[in-house]
Amino acid sequence: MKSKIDWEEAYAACEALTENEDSLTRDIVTGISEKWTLWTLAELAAEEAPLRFSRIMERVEGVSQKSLTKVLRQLERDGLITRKVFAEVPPRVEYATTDLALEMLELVHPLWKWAAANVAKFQAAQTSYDLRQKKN
Amino acid sequence: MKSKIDWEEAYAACEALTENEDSLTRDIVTGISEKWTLWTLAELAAEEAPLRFSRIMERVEGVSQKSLTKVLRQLERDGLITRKVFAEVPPRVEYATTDLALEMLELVHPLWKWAAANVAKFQAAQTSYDLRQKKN
DNA sequence: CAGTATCCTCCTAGATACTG
DNA sequence: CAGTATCTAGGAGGATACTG
Repeated sequence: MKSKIDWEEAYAACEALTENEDSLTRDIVTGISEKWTLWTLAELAAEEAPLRFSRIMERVEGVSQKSLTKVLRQLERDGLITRKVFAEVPPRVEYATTDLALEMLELVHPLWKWAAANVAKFQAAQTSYDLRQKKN
Repeated sequence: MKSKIDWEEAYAACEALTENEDSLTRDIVTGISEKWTLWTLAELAAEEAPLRFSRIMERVEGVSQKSLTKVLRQLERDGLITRKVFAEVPPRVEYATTDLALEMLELVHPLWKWAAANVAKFQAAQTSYDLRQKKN
């Protein structure tokens, strides 16, 4: 099998970025793998309506307040979600995805589906690898 | 803008996985963001031929021996690269991408291109966010 | 309700030195 | 050449307690 990607073009595109832009690009891509980021985004996108902090915490099972706060701040700073504070008592804060986030999710989704569809291959590869290591 | 993703189907697909499979799926997806993983894979895929350890180290600028070794071991275990040892002195070890890795790269590539294309938006979002924080 | 603040532990990853 | 071994600093992220 041959790579269908035009690597020359891809590398040229990378070279065209300033160091700062390159670093930011990397941060955006690698941001999807911070532990709760994708899950949080997915819940907001699936809802198709703003969600309050506590509703998100319920849906993203296992996340701590501290981690969720951090994730939401980062997503807000990256322009992937909006945060709206209502001047009420008790306070109400609503989060919602931006169009930028929906674009990104549409690109991440195929990757996730592919990984899930091929999970048996990964398990087989790992089992085979672990066996080879044991022998030696 | 409305999400084009069928979230019901997506969540159902997740539910269908065992806990182990789900965790492995996550590991594969998040693996792309470990610091040197994608770069290493890209160099091997772009070469379209096996590369020796030292050639990879030259191309992946800045990676340490230890980190590269770890990345290569993980990729090998996940079935994304092959490792071939030649019984020679001095030793020769050649690494190459598998078809599974090329499939994955074809899904990761659009995401990377999108991030690079939208880097200006992310910079603008961050600048705007940082300004808002300063005011308060 | 929606967070901060503090403490703590594990993991990542670099630097350096050594080896079959 | 292609690693392994050891030490270390820094960050991620959980638990818990407190607050406007």
